[in-house]
Amino acid sequence: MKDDICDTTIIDKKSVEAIKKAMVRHETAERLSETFKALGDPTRIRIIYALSKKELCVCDISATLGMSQSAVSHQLRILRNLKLVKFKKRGKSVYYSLDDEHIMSMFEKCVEHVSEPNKE
Amino acid sequence: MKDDICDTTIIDKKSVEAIKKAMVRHETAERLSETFKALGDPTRIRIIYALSKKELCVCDISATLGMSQSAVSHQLRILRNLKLVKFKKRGKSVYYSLDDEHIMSMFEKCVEHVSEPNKE
DNA sequence: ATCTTATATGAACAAGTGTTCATATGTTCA
DNA sequence: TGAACATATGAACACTTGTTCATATAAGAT
Repeated sequence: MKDDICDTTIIDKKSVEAIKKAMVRHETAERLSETFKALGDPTRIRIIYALSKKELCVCDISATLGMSQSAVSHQLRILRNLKLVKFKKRGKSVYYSLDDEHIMSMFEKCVEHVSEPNKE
Repeated sequence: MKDDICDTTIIDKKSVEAIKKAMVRHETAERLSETFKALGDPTRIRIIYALSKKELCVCDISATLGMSQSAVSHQLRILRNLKLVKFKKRGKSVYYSLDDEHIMSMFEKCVEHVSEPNKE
């Protein structure tokens, strides 16, 4: 009944044991959640969306979103750290683009999910 | 140069105007980011993963994760609100399962992304 | 009815987040 | 070299988030 730290009642012991064994590692869950978290902000969603249309420099992203260069730059760092966007320098400017095709796939799946007819 | 609230320099005016017009609505960005945010926590990732294996009641989720029933219940509410999980009552228990196939697609795309060989 | 079990929820608090402001870094051009 | 420009970053602050604890709700069992 209490073969772990937690003293919760277990109803389907067999399933619990099986799933516990197959469970995703804490470290992996952390890594995945960080990536989702990076997409979990409206400003960053709008940046991702803009970059899905075209590679853009920081000041043009700012102009597109109508936000300060500083705010955008801070957000770009987060996206950069999670490898959601990549960048290359060209003169004084830094051009950002989406890192790989998984990002847009996730984005599209999410759009499909929130567009489900039975969702309010 | 300043045809909006923001006084940022614009380098590629044509692209900025075009993308601004095509830009995702604030409301939509908010909705999408909320869904991603719901997946942006290791505990909720582990709940989603467990439920991808099998429909489970709350106490079995608690036991599987080794977390308190209260903590799990609070997290389930968030997943419920975003329609990421659905539930049905059976006796005293409430059984949770994934709401639709988009969730696992997003999950899998995310796994692919973080597993890219060029990511550290 | 009363007791136990399963789940949900409100309050509280530490920890984390996103923006602004000021400033630093780095590049181009005169 | 120095001025102007494009971007990055540190500090600060209001706001949000995830857990714990205590308790409420609700269903089955005695």
